[in-house]
Order: sequence, then C-alpha cells, then structure tokens
Amino acid sequence: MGHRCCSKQKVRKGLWSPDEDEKLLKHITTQGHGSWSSVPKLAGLQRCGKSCRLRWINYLRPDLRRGSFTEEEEQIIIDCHRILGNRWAQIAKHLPGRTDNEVKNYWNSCIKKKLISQGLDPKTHNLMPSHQRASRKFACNMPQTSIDHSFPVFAVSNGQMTAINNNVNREIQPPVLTLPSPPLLQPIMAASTTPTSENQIQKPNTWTANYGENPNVSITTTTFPCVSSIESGPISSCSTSSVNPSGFGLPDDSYPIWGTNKMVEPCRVPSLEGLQLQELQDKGVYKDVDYCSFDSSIFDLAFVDSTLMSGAMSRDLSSVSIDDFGWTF
DNA sequence: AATACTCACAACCGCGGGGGT
DNA sequence: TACCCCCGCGGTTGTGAGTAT
Repeated sequence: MGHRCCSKQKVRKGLWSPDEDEKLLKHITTQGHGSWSSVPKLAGLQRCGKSCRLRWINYLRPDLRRGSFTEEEEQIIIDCHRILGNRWAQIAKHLPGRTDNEVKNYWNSCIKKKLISQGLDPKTHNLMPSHQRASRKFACNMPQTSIDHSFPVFAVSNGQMTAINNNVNREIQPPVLTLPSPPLLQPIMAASTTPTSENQIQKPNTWTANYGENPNVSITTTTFPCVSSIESGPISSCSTSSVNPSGFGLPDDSYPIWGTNKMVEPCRVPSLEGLQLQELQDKGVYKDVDYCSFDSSIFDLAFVDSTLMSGAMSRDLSSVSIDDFGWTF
C-alpha cells in the first residue's frame, strides 16, 4: 500500500539511483517543486511525491552541509534537545545545512550513547537513578576544585533557582542540587561576548548577594540571560512534557526576560515561587541545613525530584508553543 | 575467506495539522 | 461541519559498509 498521493500509480521504493537524483535535481532547480505530489510526474520519476520531497530535503538540496558533526554542533544539539525534546526539525533549524533526519540519526547513533555512558538519561538529561545518589554526593562532598564543571550547581534562594559558578566561589557551599546544565548554558558560557544587537549572545551575569538571613554568608550566583527574538509580551506559562524536566531558564508570567528589551534577569523556577527557605524547611526539604557544610543526606532529594521539579518543569504549556520563544544563540 | 555482527545513514510509514471545498 | 488533499514531522525500518570472529 503506497501513500495516498501516489496510490494510483506504480512507485519505486528504496534507494535512489543517480539517474533519479539527476532527474529530481534538474526538475526542482528549473521548475521548483510546487506541489510535491505533482513532482514525480513532471520530473519523470516513478516515485511518490513524499519520497521526492524527502530526497530533496535530506540529500539533494544545494545548501546542505555534508560531513561529520563538529563538537560545536553536537553541543548545540544537546542543548536544544534539553529544551525541545525530540523535535528534530526545530533543533535542525539551529544547525544551518543540517536536516532534521541527520540530527535525529546523529542523536540516536552517537549522542544518546555518549550521554548514557556519562550516566545521563538522554530523554531528560538528568542523571539516571543508578548514578544519581553517587553523583549528588560527589558534588556535595568533593572539594569544589574536583567538581566536574560540566554539571553546574544550582542554589535555591528566594524562590529563584540560580546556577552557582563554581569558579567564582569556592568557599561557600550552599545547599546544592546537581542537575544537568540549564538550557544553552554551555554555548552562552563559551561565547561570552559583549552583546551589541538583540540577537547576539549575552554574557552570563554574575553577582554576589547575601544568602538566607545570615549576613556573613554570601554567595555568588551566575545567571544566564535568555535572549528572545520575539516581540510579544509575557508568556503565560512555559514547559512541556518533552522539555527538560528541570525547566531551568524558562520564564514565568511575571518575569520580563523575554521582551525585546533583553533584560538580563535571573532565570526563575516558577513552582518555587513563594516557597521560601522556611517553607522548604517546613516541608521537610531542608531539615537543618548548615550552609557551609551541606550534606546531601539531610536534603530530601526525592521530594525535590517528585514535587518541586516535576511541578516546576512540567507545567502545562498547551497554550504556548516553545517555538514561540524564538531562542537564538 | 566466509560469516556474523554492529553501526551509521537513508528511506519509509503513519499520523496530525492546515487549507480548501 | 465534514471531507479530502497535501505537507511536514517523528518514529521506525532497511540497507550497505566496516569490523570482529
């Protein structure tokens, strides 16, 4: 049974011959594709329109970039996947000359395995259960200089979850969660250029603030500007089930990150709104935290995972497409 | 050298959305 | 509103090259 568009005619399947490629290429470069369903007939091919379209998009298009993926491209794929999930077409838009099929194949054949070998769940980008405890303990108990910086550390403070730049502050160890990088963390960190236009990457913003009620304890936090190219107003909610369940870096309704003013604001975790430290303690999340020698054993990670994280990260996004965010790198 | 296995990539399939009637 | 057609997307399968036994 063929596609509906070509069910009436006999169509060839399988690999394309050079002759077929030539016919298709010649037809599209001279006539354009118009309606794909009419392409086979016009081009003299015994293929279905869908097959022609796919062949053109994935192989014959002149602007395709051939060859293996660079490390930079790989990082972009990982970062985009963390935000977008398996939306290959959206991810591919960030990689000029690459097709969604190519990105998908590269993910399945290479990146996925790489992440798994690093103990990361390729679906969520979080540490997999068997690795979680050990890694959290590792992050909490190891000297800061030993921490793998590919796993940025986050602190919850005043309803905001911010990444703590390990390079900046090595003395204070507030309660930390070891989680995968927030969206676009690496590219932004790597770029570190001074923004001159609204589409350019902005530098991480670093500042120092008192932590909790103790004036003697301060922490340095780094936030990551989320640059939007959209002109619209506030976004009512953000996240989807396929989005990174951590949801870091995603805005909430009242936060003016996404306007054209390109304000640089801390990225807030929505569901932590109003959950001040005391409340977290009341809920048993923090039980008797010594901010300078935090021990993961007194931090109810399961609670955070199941309650805070899932709530923060899987808010209903039915009314907003993540595409609308128009993230740029 | 022959066979089995693995892997990367190309292509197919089914589904859902949008537009036209 | 219902139906049809077309397009695009994501998941899955097929294929061929490379490698191991």
